[in-house]
Amino acid sequence: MTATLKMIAEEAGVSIRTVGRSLRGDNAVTPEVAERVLKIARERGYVPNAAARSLRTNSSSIVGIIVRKQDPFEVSRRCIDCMEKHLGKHNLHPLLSSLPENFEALMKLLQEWTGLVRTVIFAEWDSAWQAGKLLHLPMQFIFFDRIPLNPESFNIFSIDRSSGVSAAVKALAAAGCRRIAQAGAAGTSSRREGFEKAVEVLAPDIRFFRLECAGPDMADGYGLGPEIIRRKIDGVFFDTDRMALGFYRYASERGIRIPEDIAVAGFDNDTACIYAIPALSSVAHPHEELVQAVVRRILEPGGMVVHQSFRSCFIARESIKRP
Amino acid sequence: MTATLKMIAEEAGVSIRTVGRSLRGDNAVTPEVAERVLKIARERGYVPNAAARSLRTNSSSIVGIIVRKQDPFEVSRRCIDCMEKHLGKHNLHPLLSSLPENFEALMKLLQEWTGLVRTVIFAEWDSAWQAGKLLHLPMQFIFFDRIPLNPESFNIFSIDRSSGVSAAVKALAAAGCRRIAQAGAAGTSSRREGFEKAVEVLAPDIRFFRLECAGPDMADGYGLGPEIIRRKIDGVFFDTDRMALGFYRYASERGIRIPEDIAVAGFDNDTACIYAIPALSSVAHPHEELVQAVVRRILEPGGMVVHQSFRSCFIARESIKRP
DNA sequence: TTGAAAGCGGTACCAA
DNA sequence: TTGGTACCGCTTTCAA
Repeated sequence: MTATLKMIAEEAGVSIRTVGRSLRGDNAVTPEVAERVLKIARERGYVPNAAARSLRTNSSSIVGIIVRKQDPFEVSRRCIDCMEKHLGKHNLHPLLSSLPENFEALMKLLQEWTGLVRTVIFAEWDSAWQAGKLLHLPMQFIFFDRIPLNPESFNIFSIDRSSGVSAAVKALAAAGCRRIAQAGAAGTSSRREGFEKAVEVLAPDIRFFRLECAGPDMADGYGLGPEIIRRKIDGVFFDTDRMALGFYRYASERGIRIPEDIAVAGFDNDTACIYAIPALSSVAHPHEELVQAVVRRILEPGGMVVHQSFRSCFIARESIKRP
Repeated sequence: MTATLKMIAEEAGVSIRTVGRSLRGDNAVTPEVAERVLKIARERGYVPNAAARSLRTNSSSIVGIIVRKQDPFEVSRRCIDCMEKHLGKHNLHPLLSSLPENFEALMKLLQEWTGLVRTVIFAEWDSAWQAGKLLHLPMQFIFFDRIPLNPESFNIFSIDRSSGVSAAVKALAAAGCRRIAQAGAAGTSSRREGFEKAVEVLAPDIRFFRLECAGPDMADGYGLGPEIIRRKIDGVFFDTDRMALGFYRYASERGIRIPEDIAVAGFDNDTACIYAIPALSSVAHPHEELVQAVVRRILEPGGMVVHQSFRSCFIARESIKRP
């Protein structure tokens, strides 16, 4: 039988109120009484019921995080780790869940959280959904590197991928590449934007290519191998590290040397970048800054809606020759 | 202002009880009344308060999972993904947190969860701690691949690492290796046990070695390179994939061919195993079976304490020649 | 078919 | 310094 304030009060022969005061060390209690109460509480193994407290105080220390379903990307998991670390510093507890199949299921999930969760962070979102319907739910919402249909109503913290991609392409050029390609699935527009931004400012004797494939995986990078060779590309930026590592395998099979024959850069800065031979240059996400800003916003939810963007950062490794 | 049953009852001019009945589709309500109530509830965006329900019904759909602090192991994160997937099937929501520094902090954390969380899964644990003190907390406890001091009081689901290691070593022998080593940090006894089990049954003309290093990381595997060469090892099992990939780098630098000169196997079946060239053979954890058993136990907590163990499984890839 | 009311376990106001 | 008590929102029993 779990101990409650009432049980302790009865056993100690005092009121509930006095028990409460004693437990929180309020000094408006006679020391002997407080001591007796504390002793009983300890013996009975009293722990306060968080549900009851949440109900009464209308507050909570739990932060829900919505992530991608069975997320295959290492980078997202690292990001969640980072989030947990920073929330923990402020005694906030993350409640993870994956984004449900449809909007109705999401609403059902959020209803399950009503009264338990103070903030919900969307680290995944379906851009077709009507986020406006969230607004009557009694919790704070934050979009984490995702943008809903009606952004003016929500706090949004996002990653500027373009800046890192731009830096990567410039590094390829600086390393002497003269036929540079960007390779990725159609629709990843922020990377494309960074690529084009770099193209504008680079020397006019460099030729640029855009290579498209079906997905973001190792097999897709591998599959682009023949086209990269055919077009005599000497520097290639892949939209994901996994694609880049897929190309590594192709290069290895054909005796193509990296970076001597072709310089390579990826995106996400997966752990595998360092394992790879040669170590893969990549663009890192600004997780720390992003998460810190989010946690600040959770602790101080008042005022206007906040929109903030954070720059990604290129990390040069062996896969690009030093200029 | 968040809608409550009371508000809806007042607006509809009926009692709280009737509102409750209407909302859950109880047919003991006059259709017109039910319709009026539902309309108001929809307009007001009513959602039930989970904290209040938990308090009243003394039940919850939230399962806490304690994981390693800033876990560097990909395999643990995959395991958590798997857990979330299976919990979700039964409308249970995982609440993740990392294992606090000390036992007092853990107790504080669990107190924060009292009344909100029905089960706590320890996917990380400090074996020196007195788990017995958990027993008076009003929740179910499950140890996930961890063993507390007083195992007789707790549900324990664990991984039999020994079987997979044994299979790996036998595969090395079958591929023609005659000087086989196990490499790892001191104290990883379950892997050692599997190694020794294989040694017992293998041909007497095979020589076995045990190589020790400081940690489980890439650098440790790399650092063992010289000793592996000096001892003329032709088949090596590393306690982690990361160590194996560290050795890959050493081999690449020295022109040592894998698997022609030395066959290699790892443990954990990280994603990097497939990226690696040649693809790294490894031992996979029995996540699915383990997690399914845990979820069954959460749904049916009654009866005696359960202890179950699940066999790990060796996956042969390019890093070991086919016999 | 409907409603009044008693809790679940804390918190906090007000009065003694 | 202490106690009585209302209340957070929901569930459920019992009576009307």
